[in-house]
Amino acid sequence: MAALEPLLMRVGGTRRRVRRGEYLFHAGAPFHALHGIRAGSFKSVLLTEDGREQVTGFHMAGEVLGLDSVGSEACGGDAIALEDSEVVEIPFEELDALASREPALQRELFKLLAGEIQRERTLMLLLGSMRAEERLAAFLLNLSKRLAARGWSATQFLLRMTREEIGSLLGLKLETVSRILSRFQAEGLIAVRNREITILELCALKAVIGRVDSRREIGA
Amino acid sequence: MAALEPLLMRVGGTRRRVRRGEYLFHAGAPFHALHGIRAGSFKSVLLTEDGREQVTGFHMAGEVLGLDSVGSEACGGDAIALEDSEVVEIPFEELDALASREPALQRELFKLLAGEIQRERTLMLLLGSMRAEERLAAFLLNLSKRLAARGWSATQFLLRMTREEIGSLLGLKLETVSRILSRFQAEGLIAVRNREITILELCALKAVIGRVDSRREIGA
DNA sequence: CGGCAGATTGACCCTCATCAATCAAGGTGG
DNA sequence: CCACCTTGATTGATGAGGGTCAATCTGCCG
Repeated sequence: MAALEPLLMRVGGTRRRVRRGEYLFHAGAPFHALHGIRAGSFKSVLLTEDGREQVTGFHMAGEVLGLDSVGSEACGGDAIALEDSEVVEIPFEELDALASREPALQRELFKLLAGEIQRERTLMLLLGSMRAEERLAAFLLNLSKRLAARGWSATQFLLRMTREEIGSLLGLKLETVSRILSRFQAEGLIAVRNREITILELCALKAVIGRVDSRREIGA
Repeated sequence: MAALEPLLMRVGGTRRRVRRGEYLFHAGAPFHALHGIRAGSFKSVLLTEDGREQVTGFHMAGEVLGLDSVGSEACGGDAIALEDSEVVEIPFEELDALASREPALQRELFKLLAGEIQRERTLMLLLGSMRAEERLAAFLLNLSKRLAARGWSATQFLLRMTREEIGSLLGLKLETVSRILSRFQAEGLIAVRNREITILELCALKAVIGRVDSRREIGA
């Protein structure tokens, strides 16, 4: 989520290329740097002792990865490239030291962390209180907004992740994701062709969040 | 979650009493302080523009409230006392300034924030991938662990919140919470009497997390 | 061309939400 | 002190939403 702010760039050092499917870092690896995404996209994955695995977020160019590990010794989860990507490593030691001398940077770091908390909180709310349809709508709208904020089209874009990964993030099975995308298409809200999404009725899509049931309403 | 660390106490100033049902702070109110809980307990509540409401956490003596608002202008949610309680206000302005001069404090603040992210992440995993039974088990075990960490009994305690509030946190309806507590009792895992919980079979309760189905297994 | 990962769609069934009745506990006022 | 009311909890009946299993389809890459 968090944007790659100018202040952070001051510290930003070495670049690194990561190819589709490769790990940027592993859970448990020593934490030593934040990563600003210059190009491409990633997923964050968490896995529990009992073998459960869950996607905790998707991240695109302009966002910062690794915030959840600040203050820890080790990385809290895996980060995996969804396509060929490039990042800048921002050594946390440096950043930490610089932040001590530079209140503005310190405040910015707090803001980034708070943003991360905010992001997870939104997801909690989604997982705790929304139905499948609403989750998908919220997901698409969120993607749309973030892409637009980086200068891309808000209404037409490519999903960099599989239906299964989307499902994992949203607490749904891949079949459910697929079905609901089809339903949205049948309702004329979006057009789906493989991973290409076109939002046709933005307002109607927003209205999905909160509606009780799509089919037995007044209509038809 | 986060413990009330010694360093924070240096800054801690004025005390404040909050009675059961009263707000410690409101969503949207200007954020100016963290709150260390000295006695009692609270719930954090979030409500969305479309009127949804969700409990995002329960907090007990020794934990810090308001971390999610660090770096923001305004409080991100409501905090409401579950019983008569007492807190110490830790003015964030002071804390922030002091952190600049004191690397150890800065690092501690980062740790607290990271802990908050960790806490929410655990909840995300729970909401995204666990069934109702597992959620309840995880909830009880989490409470047990936190109480034990503060010197209370790990096996016998009082729930300070209603079934509905538990359900809200776990993404379940209050009836489901009630039913599953009854089921746990019938299975001999716990004893329930109103809000008093006694954990009878800790290992078995842990084993609930991960088991596929309780009733149509081999047995009977 | 074949093989494979990912996506779609259908049929069935389980978990949990919903609606509703009953019960227990606690507080209040007479 | 007891009757009354309110709030919270328990339990049952029923059904919908979404999970599971499985077949088929599509696009892509070797």
